[in-house]
Amino acid sequence: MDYTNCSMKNDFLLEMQSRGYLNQCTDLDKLESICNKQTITAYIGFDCTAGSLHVGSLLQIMVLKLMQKHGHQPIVLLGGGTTLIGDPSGKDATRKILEKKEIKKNIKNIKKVFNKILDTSNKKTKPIYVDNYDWLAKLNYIEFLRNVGSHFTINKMLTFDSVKLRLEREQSLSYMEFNYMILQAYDFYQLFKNKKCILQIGGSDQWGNIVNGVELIRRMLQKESFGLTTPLITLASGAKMGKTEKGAVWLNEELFSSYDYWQFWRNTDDRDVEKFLNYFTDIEIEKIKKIINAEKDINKLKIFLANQATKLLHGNTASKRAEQTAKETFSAGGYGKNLPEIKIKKNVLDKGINILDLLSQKIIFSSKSEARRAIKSNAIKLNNKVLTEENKLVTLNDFENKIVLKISFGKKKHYIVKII
RNA sequence: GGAGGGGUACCAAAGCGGUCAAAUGGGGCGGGCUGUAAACCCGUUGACUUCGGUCUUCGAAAGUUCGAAUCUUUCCCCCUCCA
Repeated sequence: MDYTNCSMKNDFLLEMQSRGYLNQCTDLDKLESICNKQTITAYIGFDCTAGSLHVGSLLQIMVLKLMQKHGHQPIVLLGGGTTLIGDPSGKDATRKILEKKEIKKNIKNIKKVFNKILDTSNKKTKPIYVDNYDWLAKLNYIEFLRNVGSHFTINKMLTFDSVKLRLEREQSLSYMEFNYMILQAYDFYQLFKNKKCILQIGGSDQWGNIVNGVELIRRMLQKESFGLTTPLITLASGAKMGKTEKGAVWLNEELFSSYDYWQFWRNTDDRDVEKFLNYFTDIEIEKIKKIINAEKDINKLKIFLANQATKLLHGNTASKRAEQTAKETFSAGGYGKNLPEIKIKKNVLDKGINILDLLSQKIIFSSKSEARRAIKSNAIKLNNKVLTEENKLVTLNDFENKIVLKISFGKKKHYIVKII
């Protein structure tokens, strides 16, 4: 379904559409007429497999933020229960099964990000957090099979992509995972019943799971609910979004620094800049258009994007600091204080430390071989000078003014050696 | 339960007694070109090294052999077909 050209009268849905958040909806017209009359409650579920969400989930969070802007109530469902099972959607193999304790910790960390991006001050729209462990863990198997399981046919379940693709690829799918979609459907039922939540939103890979929830609600309560998906973000390069030279782009600062986050956006492909401004900033669409028309230097736009996106997650100060660090490091060839640090003890430095030992402290390289390879291919610079000597002994004399030593790996990765 | 096929590095996939740290492709990383972009070209991609080498790796363990990813045995896992 393509909604790019339909005429929308509701502000919320109109902005959803013009920002490109809209992919599929179970009944857009009806949803629109409801939104015109009242504010609604909608939920998005998040997986808690990792200690942080990554940018792949950012679009969903932006949708929740947009709901708030238009006065709607977002529910953030943290899947403490379903994470124990593992969503088979889009995966070829069973995920590693986490322990409850670990999931609990993950939830705590993931929540932090929502509290940063979403508006928590407005009483009417501040996010409601729910954990499906609270109701899923209490289920009685027999009762559940009778009340809920009876509404699903295996025939139909087998046709959903999450199941079908696994089977087609001849990858095994455990009975446990097979049940995932039922549990997610039941989540929606619970929220519909107890929180008046009439809409579930998710990524396009969640369509099947969402539709199941809508159907379950219809069958069990004879009530109408809605499902809506956001599009899969495709990069101009065809790659999956969210990969950098430093690995996944996590939203939690402990895992991915605000400086790296800023760099991630700064390095956006030319062709994706406008799309990302629409997706990942809260600037009014019209204003974005104006800015793009006025600014012909694509690199300035990328800096703008990086500032906005970083501000949204890490705050204005962090964003400014990252920009400043980038400027000092790249434009001026100097260094910024926000660069990652490699700590070294003063007395070690007095004796001198072999460059390989300095480089292979897990921060830059995890082995001496890697460090050696990098030196061999002229990839290491000390204070902007290419390092050719593999066994160089680093002492205080290598520090500029005996204070600063910047180590660069490649063009983009810079580190500051800090004496402690 | 029966018959057959298979498990090789980040992924896919060759190798089927020595020349194998393991072809090839993808991905990753680096260099060149540039704009911290894309495209393209080149290099690199187990660890340690005094750069001579050394050590660990081909599902797991044991064995045959001067020598095993390659042969044998047992075990574990996956797939297909039959019941």
